Amino acid sequence: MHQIGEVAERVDLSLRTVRYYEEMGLIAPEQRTDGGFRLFTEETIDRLKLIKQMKPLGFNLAEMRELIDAREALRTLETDDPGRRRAADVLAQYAESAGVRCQELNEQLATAVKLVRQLSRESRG
Amino acid sequence: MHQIGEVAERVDLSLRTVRYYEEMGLIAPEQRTDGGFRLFTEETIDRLKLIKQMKPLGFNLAEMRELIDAREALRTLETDDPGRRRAADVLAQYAESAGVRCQELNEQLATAVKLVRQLSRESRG
DNA sequence: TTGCTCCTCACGTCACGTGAGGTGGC
DNA sequence: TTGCTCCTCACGTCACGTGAGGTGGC
Repeated sequence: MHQIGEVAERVDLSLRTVRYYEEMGLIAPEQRTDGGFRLFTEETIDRLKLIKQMKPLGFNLAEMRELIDAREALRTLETDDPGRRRAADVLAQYAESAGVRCQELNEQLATAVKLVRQLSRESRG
Repeated sequence: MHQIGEVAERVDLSLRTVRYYEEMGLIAPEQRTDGGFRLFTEETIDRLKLIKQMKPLGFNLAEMRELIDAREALRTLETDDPGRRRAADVLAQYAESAGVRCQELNEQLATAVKLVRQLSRESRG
């Protein structure tokens, strides 16, 4: 069980961001100390890493939550649970959408690289 | 001379965004009609394209303005103007900083691509 | 007991989105 | 004259940043 400071440092996010993600329902502390300190499990770290890695793709936090929930459902629900099917569909949709965004971002990056080279040339006269 | 709607459509930005960039000093209409309609030159289009292409690199609008101003100064000031030297330095700084951000974004994108493939696999069981 | 870590408000910020109500131009 | 385009407020939103004032835990 990890306090918020340790969690934030390990995933390189601010305390505020971790609390905000909790407020938005993306993560939740497993429990609290008597004094009210949040205690997170290793799974929270995994979630936060996922969120951080997906961030450049431009999903909002509600979408992130849906994605994470679907993944979680797929991992925890029994094979015969009908919810698994829906979770798999949702996850597949997000994977596809994310793939498209990867391509778009890749193109934008290529454009930016060219532009930056141009600016560099201009600065040298 | 182009009205805001034409400008916005050509660079694929909202009217609000174009007006906001004007408010922040990134662009300015060459003149207004008697009725108050903004009239922009082709140069505004160039600036907006530059801003849009740099956006994925995460500079804020104040930085964008400084970059654009430096580029403009380099283009318009005479060779013997001492301001040219400073403008060239500023532009070089931004070009370098932008280059670093391109690399970082490239790495983040590679990580995201792997993650998306993983999610896609998970969704197919 | 002393720091360092954490807590909850709650207001601020950045880059816009979104009407509300009104006027301009082919 | 009729649409379509534009105008200026001005409040709303998203994802946090940043104190203010107070308490917890080794």
